Amino acid sequence: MIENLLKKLRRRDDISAEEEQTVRNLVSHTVRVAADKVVIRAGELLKESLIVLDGWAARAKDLPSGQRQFAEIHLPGDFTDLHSFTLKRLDHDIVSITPCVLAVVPHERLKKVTERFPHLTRVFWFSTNLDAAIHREWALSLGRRSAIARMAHLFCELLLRLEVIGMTNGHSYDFPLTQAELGESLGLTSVHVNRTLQELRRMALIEVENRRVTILDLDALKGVAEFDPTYLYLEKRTR
Amino acid sequence: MIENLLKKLRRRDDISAEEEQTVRNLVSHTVRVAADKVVIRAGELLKESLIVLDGWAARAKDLPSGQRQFAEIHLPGDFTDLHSFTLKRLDHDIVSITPCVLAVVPHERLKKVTERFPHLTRVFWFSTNLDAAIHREWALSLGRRSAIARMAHLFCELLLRLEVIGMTNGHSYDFPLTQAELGESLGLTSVHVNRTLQELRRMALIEVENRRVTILDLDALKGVAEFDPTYLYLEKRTR
DNA sequence: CGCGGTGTTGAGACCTGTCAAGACGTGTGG
DNA sequence: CCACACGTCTTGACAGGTCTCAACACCGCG
Repeated sequence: MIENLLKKLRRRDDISAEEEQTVRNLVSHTVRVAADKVVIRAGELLKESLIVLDGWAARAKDLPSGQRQFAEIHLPGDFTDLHSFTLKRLDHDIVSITPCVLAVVPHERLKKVTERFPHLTRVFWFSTNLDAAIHREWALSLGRRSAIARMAHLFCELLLRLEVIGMTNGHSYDFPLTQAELGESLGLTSVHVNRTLQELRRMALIEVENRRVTILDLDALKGVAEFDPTYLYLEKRTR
Repeated sequence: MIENLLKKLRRRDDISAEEEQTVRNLVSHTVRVAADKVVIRAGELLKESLIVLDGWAARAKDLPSGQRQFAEIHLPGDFTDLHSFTLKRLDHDIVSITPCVLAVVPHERLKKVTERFPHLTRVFWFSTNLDAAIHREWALSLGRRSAIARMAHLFCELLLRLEVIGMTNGHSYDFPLTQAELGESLGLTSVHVNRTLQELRRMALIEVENRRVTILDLDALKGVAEFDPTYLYLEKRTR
């Protein structure tokens, strides 16, 4: 299951056999959580980071007034909170969207990586910088894209990220979010998500049924989204 | 002027004398740029990172349609693109808001830091994670806060960040952004920025004149913004 | 069989954008 | 020293995208 993390890293850089073993040895144990749980609460002092082995999760920020905004959706192979290694506590919750299997990585072991494996350190550092790039792209969406463009953009992003870990079938993939959760990702109400989704269907760009998305016209969807994949840093390069 | 970077780092962790010297030796030279210039263009292959020694800059993302969104505002002491060390190219422009003096840090020297100074590496890693936390908070603003709350939030954020480097005078600070640039930060048009600014003035929360902001009622401003400073990670903690 | 979560639809309100025009102010060249 | 030009700020009228509130349909599951 940690394979997905390795796929993600190897897509961007070379990982030696020794580094791979180091990555595997990071995990102290795994845990399971049900869907719709707060896995990590904002503000808690943390001594370990988590890797999604199976399931979908998200970084969720709450306003006292009750509004909630996702900052990133996590797929298998993602660290949900590698950044907690240096931050020590999070400014957001980690929530499970589906039931999840998570690998637990003690910060003590990450510290050893920074002391002994400079290249692997840079690879992990890159990984948190990739999260930040996704945050920026979402900020651009939230600030400047229309509802329909935002939604189209998210479907494009997820297609590419799921392709990296082999979880797509052509232009189709499982999509477990409710419309309310989609709204929390896109800064929209669930009512407007519903209408926007219908609009994308009416335009024959996507199909959604049974918690599965099929992109019918990827080029057109990218056009609506003004999608440019460079923020996902999908090319391999020595870090 | 690199002092501001050290202030920022020391606010969050202890920096030894040796590390301080290492930080100082990172800088190969300095450059000056005029206001309103693209300092780094998205997509360029980069071999060095920049530190703002003097002036204000921003991370700006553009849409093909011409819309622009800032993802973060950079103050003296900020790395504008420490993340380019691992990303190698940026998904956004770095633009100068005012005339700037910038310190150039070759990536080769940062690589040596990762090989020889694990704690300083973690401090720098933290710094990029702090940028990501700011991106997340901005995403929350853009997704869920009203125009007036967003604006109030930005003024609160800048007050705290400027306090770290000693660039405030009470609750007052120089604020060089035009209303159009403020709109690019907040995901608003300049017209609506103008009206929102008037509303904050009418509520007697802030005063703006001569490119200087004075916060008249910080508690009320924080209330409007639903401001919670924990995302700025202002407490000192060993990383 | 009923229930809670999810999805759908409608009507109306409101926040923010668009377009357009003019005021202000500051630096520059004649 | 004046005139002008340009960027910036301000204002008004109107459009439109998204939200709110409410009701109802659907459906899987206990």
